[in-house]
Amino acid sequence: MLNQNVSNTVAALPCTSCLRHSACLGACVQDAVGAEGENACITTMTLQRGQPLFRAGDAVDAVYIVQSGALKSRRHSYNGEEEIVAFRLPGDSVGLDAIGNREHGTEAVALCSTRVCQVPLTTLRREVHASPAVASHLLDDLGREIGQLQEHLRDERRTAQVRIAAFLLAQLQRRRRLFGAQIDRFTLPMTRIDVGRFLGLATETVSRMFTRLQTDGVIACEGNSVQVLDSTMLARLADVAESFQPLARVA
Amino acid sequence: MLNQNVSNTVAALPCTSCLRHSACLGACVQDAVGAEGENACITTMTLQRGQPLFRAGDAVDAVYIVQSGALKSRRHSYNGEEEIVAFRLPGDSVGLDAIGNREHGTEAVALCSTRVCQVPLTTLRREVHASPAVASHLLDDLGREIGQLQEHLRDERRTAQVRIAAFLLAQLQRRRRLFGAQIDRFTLPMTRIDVGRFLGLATETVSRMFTRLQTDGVIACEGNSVQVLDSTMLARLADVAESFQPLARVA
DNA sequence: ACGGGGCCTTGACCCCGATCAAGAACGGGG
DNA sequence: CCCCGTTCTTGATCGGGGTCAAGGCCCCGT
Repeated sequence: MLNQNVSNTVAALPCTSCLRHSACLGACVQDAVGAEGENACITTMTLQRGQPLFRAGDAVDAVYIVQSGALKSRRHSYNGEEEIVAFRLPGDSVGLDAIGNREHGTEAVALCSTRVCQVPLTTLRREVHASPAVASHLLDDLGREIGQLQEHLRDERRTAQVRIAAFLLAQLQRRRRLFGAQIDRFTLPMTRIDVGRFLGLATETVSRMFTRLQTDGVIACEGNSVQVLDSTMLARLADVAESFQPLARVA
Repeated sequence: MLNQNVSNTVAALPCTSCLRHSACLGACVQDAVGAEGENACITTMTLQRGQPLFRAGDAVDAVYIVQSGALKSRRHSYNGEEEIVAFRLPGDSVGLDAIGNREHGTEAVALCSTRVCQVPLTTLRREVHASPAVASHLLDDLGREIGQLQEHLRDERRTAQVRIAAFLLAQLQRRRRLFGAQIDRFTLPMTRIDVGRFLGLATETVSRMFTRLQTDGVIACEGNSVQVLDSTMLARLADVAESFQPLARVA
């Protein structure tokens, strides 16, 4: 039961040496501030599994970018259950959804050992005016956030199997974008419980769908390690909808 | 079957005389551009019921603000069904969800005779740099958009009755903010079909929930005109969840 | 090695809401 | 005025997935 609010601030590597430099809002801000040899505005922090980056109700004073690891953005539903709004993987911005608010409405929690870069909001605000590149990058990230939510909303109306398939496919594609073209094996940083709370499914249903995909030979998994055996089939299950051949394929 | 793409451009009233001046992104931009006596940058348009403001795939070249009437922002789900992402009422921005993209991912269609103000994107982009007020207002609107989507996502996991109750309550509160404190009667600009496609429910279910709320004495309605008889009860139904006493109240 | 607490899986049951079907009410156009 | 398409309502049926229950697994701390 990790619950400490502490987070270790460590020396930041210069943004220019970061692998994700070109797609990172923070690096963009850093460039705008000016190359003073090192990171004038960006702090790096490491979180342990279960450790919050910020909590609901905290003042909004910074935006974060995931460098490695993973987080979940969550809130509490009316009946007190955890409800996961998004998973944040390397390159993602965290905390943007609170822009325009004074307090965070969601909280971000590390799913595993995770390193994030922190960009102070004052700096971001200032550079939005000073630099068209920063403004454009910020709008892009906000647009992506909105797009993700709309996509998520669309998912909510599909069957459990389709949702799981789409989820796994998205994870796969994400890894490919991050690590290379033809990865077919990856580790899910989140539990089945988390997946359920993200997709709006009971844990048992998530589990059942995983087993079904395995018996159908679409994936193989061992714990949180997933291998996609038949990505074509996975894509078909995720997209076509209305292809409810539960287990038996039509002969 | 209205399907014309034409929209009538009419002379704009000066923003300063608009009732929603203070809360309007467009007015904010107009103020920043400078009071040249009239609206240098803002165009007003009137749409008829069924007429699109823009279509999915259209180039993103402006943001709109609803002056009167109502629209729906929609997209197509994978199986081709209409899926409603948001309803836009007076004061709402339309098209912001495409910021950061080159093409609209959703399309906006008028639900009734509707007047909107158009703010060209080039102007908006320029003023974001020039004016802190505009930048701040834009971020606020984007934050609101994100907040709405997150809220919508939360709704999707509740029972039909709760969703309908929450929807009606939101509509009521919205009218009160627009028109005055103690309104209890309003007209829904959208059909039951639209409500269903917004909430992810079958039309029949929407209809049944409306009847249930009526027989329970929570609302009275006649066509699209809704009167809230017991707003306390409505709020209770919308919030508390887990209060599934389908029809029979516990004695 | 042992105990305990998460996490995962599988089975059985049942309820909410989708779907199918049919009719009523409404509204606009000829 | 009637006709016809759309919307709304109500009933009947069925199945996807939530819920409850039980057991196995894994990891961690002692």
